[in-house]
Parts: sequence; C-alpha cells; structure tokens
Amino acid sequence: MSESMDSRKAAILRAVVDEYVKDAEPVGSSHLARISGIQVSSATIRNEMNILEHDGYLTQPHTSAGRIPTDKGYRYYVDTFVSESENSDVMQFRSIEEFFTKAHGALAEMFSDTSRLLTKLTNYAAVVTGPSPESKLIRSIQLISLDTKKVLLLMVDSKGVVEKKTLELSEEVDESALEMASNYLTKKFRGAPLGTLVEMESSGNLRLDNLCMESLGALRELRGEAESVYIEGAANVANAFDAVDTVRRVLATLEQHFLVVSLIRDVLSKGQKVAIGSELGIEPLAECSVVVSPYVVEGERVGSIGLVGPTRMNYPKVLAAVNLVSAGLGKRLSEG
Amino acid sequence: MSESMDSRKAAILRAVVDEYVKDAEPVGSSHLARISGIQVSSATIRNEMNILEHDGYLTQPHTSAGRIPTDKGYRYYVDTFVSESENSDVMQFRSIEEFFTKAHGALAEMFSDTSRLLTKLTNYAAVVTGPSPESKLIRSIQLISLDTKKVLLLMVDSKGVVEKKTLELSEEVDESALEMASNYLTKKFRGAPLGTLVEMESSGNLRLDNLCMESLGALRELRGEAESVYIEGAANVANAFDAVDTVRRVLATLEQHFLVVSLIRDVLSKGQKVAIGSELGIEPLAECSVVVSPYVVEGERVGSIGLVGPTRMNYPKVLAAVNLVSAGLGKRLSEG
DNA sequence: TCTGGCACTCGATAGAATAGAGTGCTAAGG
DNA sequence: CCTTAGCACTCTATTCTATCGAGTGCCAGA
Repeated sequence: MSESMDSRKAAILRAVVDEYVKDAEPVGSSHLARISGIQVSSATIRNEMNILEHDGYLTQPHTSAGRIPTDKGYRYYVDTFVSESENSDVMQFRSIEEFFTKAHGALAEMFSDTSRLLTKLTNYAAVVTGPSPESKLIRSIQLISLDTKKVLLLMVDSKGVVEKKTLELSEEVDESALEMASNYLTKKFRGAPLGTLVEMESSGNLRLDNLCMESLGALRELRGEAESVYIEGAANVANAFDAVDTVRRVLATLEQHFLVVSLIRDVLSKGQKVAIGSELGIEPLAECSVVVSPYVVEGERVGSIGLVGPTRMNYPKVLAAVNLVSAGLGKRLSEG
Repeated sequence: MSESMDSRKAAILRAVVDEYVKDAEPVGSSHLARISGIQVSSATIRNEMNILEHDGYLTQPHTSAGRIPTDKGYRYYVDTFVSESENSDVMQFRSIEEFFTKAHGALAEMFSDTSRLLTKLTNYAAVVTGPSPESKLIRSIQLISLDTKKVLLLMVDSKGVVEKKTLELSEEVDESALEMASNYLTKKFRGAPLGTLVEMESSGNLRLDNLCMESLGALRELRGEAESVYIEGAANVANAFDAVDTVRRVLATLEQHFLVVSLIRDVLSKGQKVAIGSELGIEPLAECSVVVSPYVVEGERVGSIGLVGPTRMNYPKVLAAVNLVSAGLGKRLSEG
C-alpha cells in the first residue's frame, strides 16, 4: 500500500462518498468529472480511483461498475472532512433548541423523548443510555409496606429518578418501623453516591439495624442492575437497507439492548465518536455505522447518546445532530 | 353469495388454511387430494374450491395458481376450528409455567419480560399493556423535595407500581411540611382508586391544605397519563413478510404505541380475541392479524396482552400461547 | 353426484441477444 | 512527467422469446 493521499485524491474520495451517500449507486469517473468541482478529465479521475482502490479506500461491486467507498474510505472521509464544530444544516435543527427549552417530566420520559427526537432528525435508529446507577447520588430512601413481610424500597436520586426494588424481610415489621427506617436511611445516606455504600455502624436499636441491613443489601443490588437504555426508530433500518435479510439481522441485533450498550461503551472508550462497519466488530452490523456522543452534566459524563445507521449515512448531518442533541441534553439536565 | 357451508367445504377450507400457514404457498386441488384426509378426487375439490372462492373464503393470486385464504376465510377458520380450551402444542409451552413461578422484580420488568416471553413462544411481535391508571388503588403517597419549590410526588399503588410526577409549588416548603403532607395524604387516600379522587375537606392547617391541593392536582394528571405499553419482538415482522416495504409499513405502525393500544382496546371492546387483516381497520396492517386477551387480577380485567403477526399465522398455537400467558400473568399478579 | 380427461391459462424459469455504463490501457500532446 | 482522448473490453441489467408445468374450468360418462 503506497499511501500517498494528495489533495486531489482526497477530493475525489470525498466526492465519491458524497455522491454515494446521496444516490446509493456506485459512482463512475465520468459522473464525477461532470458533477464535482474537480477540473480534470474522467480519464485522470479513473487513474486516481484506481489507486484509491488499490490503497483500500474504494471498491467495485463488480468490474465495470462505478466505485463505492470501503469502511476505510468512510473512515478517511469522517476524519478528514467532517468538522466537529460545523453545524451542517443548522436550519433544520432549530427544533432541537425548542425541544430542550420546553419543560419536561420525569427523566425516563426525557430520555425516550430525546431518543425520539434524534430519530426524527436523522431518520436512523437512536439510542440514549441513562446515567450509570453507580454515579447516582441518593436523595431519599423510602420503605413502603406491600405485605406483612414484603417491602418496596424506593430510592430517589438527585435528579429525581426513582429506582425500586422489592425485598422480602426475615421478620414482620409494622408501618411505624418502616417510617423510622426510611427517615434514618435517608438522613444517613443523603448525598452519597450509590456506588460507594459503606457499611453502617449500629444505631443501638436491634430492630432498626436489621431492617437497615436488609435495605442496604437491596440498594447494593440496585447498583448492579442494568443501565437504562432507550432505543427508538429501529423501524428506520427497514428504510436504510434494501435487502430484507440485512434488515432482519440488524433489527435482531438492535433488540439485544446489552449488545448496543456495550457497543457504544466500546466506541467511547476508544475516544471515538464514529465507528464504521467492520470497526464495530459485530458481524451482523457489518453494514452499519454508529455515531456516539457522551453528554455531560456538571462536568461529568453521565451517559451517552448514539445513532445507528447504514455505513452509507450522512455523516456531517448525523454528527451535527448527535453533538447538538447531546449538548442540549447535558445542559437541560444540569439545570434540572 | 349463496352461503352453504357444508362440512366438506369446511374441511377443505380448513386444509387450505393449514397448508398455506405451513408453506406460505398457494395450495392447489391435487395437493389437497393427496395430503388431506378428504377422500374425494381433485376434481371435486376443484369444484368446491370454486364455490368457496365465489363465496369469498378463498382467492387466487392469479389464474392457474392455487388458492389462498381471504380474511373471511381465516375468520371462518378461527371461529370454527380453533377451540379456546385446546392447548395445541402444550409440550412446547412448559416454559410458561416455569416463567411465572419464578419470582419477579418490579411490575414494569414483569410486563416487558412477559412481552419477551410471548414473542419467544410465537415468533411474532408481542404487546403487553399495563393496568389502566384509573383502576389503580393508592397504597402510599410520598412527597420528596427536589428544590426549594420543586417536589417529586411518588404514588405507589397496591401492586407496588410506582408512578411519579414532578410538581412546581406556588410557595416554598420545608422537609417537615412535606413529610407531614405525605403522611396525611397516604392516610387519607390509602385504598382509594386513582380514578375516583374526590375533593378534600380542609384539615384546618392552611399550609398543609395548600400542599395537598397541589398534590391532588398532580395525582389527577397522573391518572390521565398514557397507559404503559411494552412491545417486544417487533424485529420479527421482518421475518414474517418477504416484501421489504410491507415490513417498513408494519414496523412504522408498531412504533406508534398509541395506535397499537387503541387497536387492542377496539378488538377487546367488540368481545373478540382475534382480528384479521382488514378487520383491523388500519390500512398498513392489512396483512396482519392480532390476537388479544385481557388478563384478570382479582376478578377484574386490568390490562391485556396481544400479538401481532401476519394474517398467515398459526392461529391455534398463537391463541393457546396468548391464553396461557394471560392466565399466567393474571394469576401471578393476583398472588403478588 | 362424483370423477377422469382434456384443453387452456398464465406465472415462472431459462437462454440468447442487446444496450450501455464503466473500466484499463495506450499513445499522443502539453 | 502529467494529462487526456480514444478504444477495446468486461460485465450487469434489460428485454425478448420459448418452454415448462402447476393448476384451473368444464364436460361427458359412471
């Protein structure tokens, strides 16, 4: 591979990606010569495309068809031509601001609404993951009796998100004991992150200690439970691909939420915002790309939003949308 | 339409449906003569099929193809041959029992797990709707401070389901006032159905009255909020249809949860368990059938489960699955 | 009333022919 | 040395034709 990407080759690669994203059809040299700003003959373009193909940026579906970008080609395109700051079609995105200035209800709805917004903006499948349970700060703990020996534990965090857990007690308790324990636990742990629940020293009251112990166990379990995920617009993958079995594969994969979550985590942990086709490392998603962005609340990355579409996606637009939405979400949550 | 459905015609119709459901291919007279228990010649079958077609039970994709059932044909099949009580392939369904005897967490997970179970059993898209908010019995009301003038209201119902609502107060309150109001409201309304919240007489304490008033408002809003819906296995529609645009249409429709909910409600309100193709009255779902069943907790229908698949679905199996799962869910929730 | 026989219809499949988009290569011109 | 016009070549997509065969409707005879 003699990597010598001069500016003309780059321009050609860029044009190929743009055209292919637009029309979903292999683009040929003469088409490029006509359409693009490159002022050379189709023959020259042919030569350059040949080299680009040998270097792995382009490929031909078959001899005597035009070229389409490879994953590597998309990667170069994204790294080189898609500026993070530029807001592509800002006009179209006015609705984002509007969306986030409107008041919103519970956090869960906020996330699923955000997911819906993203899917509407981009016409691809959108994913929003909520804050990881460990980082949550406890605001209030309530024990509510469901049965003589069965209690519902409610934990409200600093953002107003409610987590719940039913727990079976070893002995019967009455309402007043529950109320007492609720107050005690809330006072004790208010402001503590769910992730760092220490042991509790004895309060002197055996009955109370017992109840608190069991509640603490439930809280620890809560912490380990799966992150919340909101996936919307999965139906759009049916629009993104013609082959019905590609649609099947991708949809089936998207239904496995944990897979999607770890996918997004992986991409972010590599410091990337975009992962393309084979880079995802998930065979059924070989024809997909993922664009992700963490959102930041009070200086901390608490969750992320992502977008799953075909490798042949409008990267500038999608990146802009994802960035704007993640910024909006972070800001909105910071005000909270 | 000379409706004279003798038993032989019925047997032929039944065989056509069975074969078509199995192979997804138009079934011809000679095939039936060979395969089925009907001991007449293909010519006779042809004559009967001709009549069945004229009566609207069968149709031909084109001249000189076999017959496939119409919606009317499926309807007759379901009404006549699918016995409610019979449990088709009970062997396969052993997992249902197992599923419902295992303990389960919060109700929300219960519903989405149930939805997943149904989709796994049938390979179609499953819908579970939670209890309608109005019928819920209040068990506990908690007010938790989020900000000086912002409060999170939690309502736990008799099943341990938590509903929440943020409310903006007209004046500042302190923690002790919130605690007092929580206790007051809980005592006052424990056991009352959310649907019948009456006005409250004054308690004598102006501060408290005010807070309770605002809380009541929030509770009333809660009541009006959308039913919870859990749809799983939507990806299966990609398996059910070959035409990619049918897949698109159906998926897009399933994403509109309110549509699905009202669809299920409509079917149930007509006292039906099965709605077929055009009977649904939703154009994009013209090639789909829906099988629904309410589930009963303590003698009351509190929600429903449903299944969306192609008109060409295995009705006996699906009906058995839906019935068993709804029974299981109802029983499980009654114990709760 | 049923059934075997038969002519007929029409989609599906396979081949052959054609058109055309696009390529790689070569040779001439700057 | 780089560019470009020209050209032969390749290969898909399209169209057309011919053929096959599954399935039908109808009729005449048991």
